[in-house]
Amino acid sequence: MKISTWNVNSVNARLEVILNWFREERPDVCSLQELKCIDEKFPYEAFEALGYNIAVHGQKTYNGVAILSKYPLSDITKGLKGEDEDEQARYLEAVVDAPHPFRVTSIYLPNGNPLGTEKYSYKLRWIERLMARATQLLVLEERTILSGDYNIIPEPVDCYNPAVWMDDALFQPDVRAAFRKFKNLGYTDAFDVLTPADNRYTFWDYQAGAWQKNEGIRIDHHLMSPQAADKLSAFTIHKATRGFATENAKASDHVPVSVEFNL
DNA sequence: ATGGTAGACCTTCTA
Repeated sequence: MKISTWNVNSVNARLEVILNWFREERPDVCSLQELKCIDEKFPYEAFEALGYNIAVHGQKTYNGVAILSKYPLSDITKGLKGEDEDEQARYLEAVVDAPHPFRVTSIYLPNGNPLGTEKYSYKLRWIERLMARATQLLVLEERTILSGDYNIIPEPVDCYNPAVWMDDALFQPDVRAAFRKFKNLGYTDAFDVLTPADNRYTFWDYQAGAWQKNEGIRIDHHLMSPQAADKLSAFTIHKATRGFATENAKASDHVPVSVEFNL
């Protein structure tokens, strides 16, 4: 059972390279972030043709998350509780009805830049709302994988030059502490169990030749409940996709990250 | 010297 997460930075602008990757890797389940479209403009047919069931929580221009699954999806939840006026589409959760069912998410945690603004306080509030949901889910004792773009650099080693990120919302002490708290609650970062030897970055900025210089950061994560962590068999960062482009579509600034389970 | 890239889409915002 292969479960992937990928911030695609516009599902429609990126469709050709996304489909190429899906045909190559054939994930059983894949969470997508930054769709940048409303539900009606999601390219359902293209993914249905590859055999996927689809749940979408879209938004015009910004954000937007989806879950694609070769198995039926049930118990679909859009958005996090705790802030009624929040209209940003950043959270989607569903149960994958496989022979051994499990629960997955598509998380697009707020970026939070610049510091000292409402954007940063929104990020902190959003983390607390996610923490509340994560705590509820642990009680269920299910196989749960909290997958997505967390916009959190967990440790100094997870960015090419920590000094550059000191004043960035992705690398603040309280944000990093929150990521540790998810782990202290009982979730396991798949990266920590099967750390790749060659590369740990999941994002390379479009600007300043970051990809060419390998100046990346690790911000896309799979946090597993104990019941899921027990079954983990593989962890892969699909680094090469950062360099893949076609005539019609450029690469996303994020690459897919996959976990596999013996289910 | 305050640059650079990408996407949605109306003019600037977000990342």
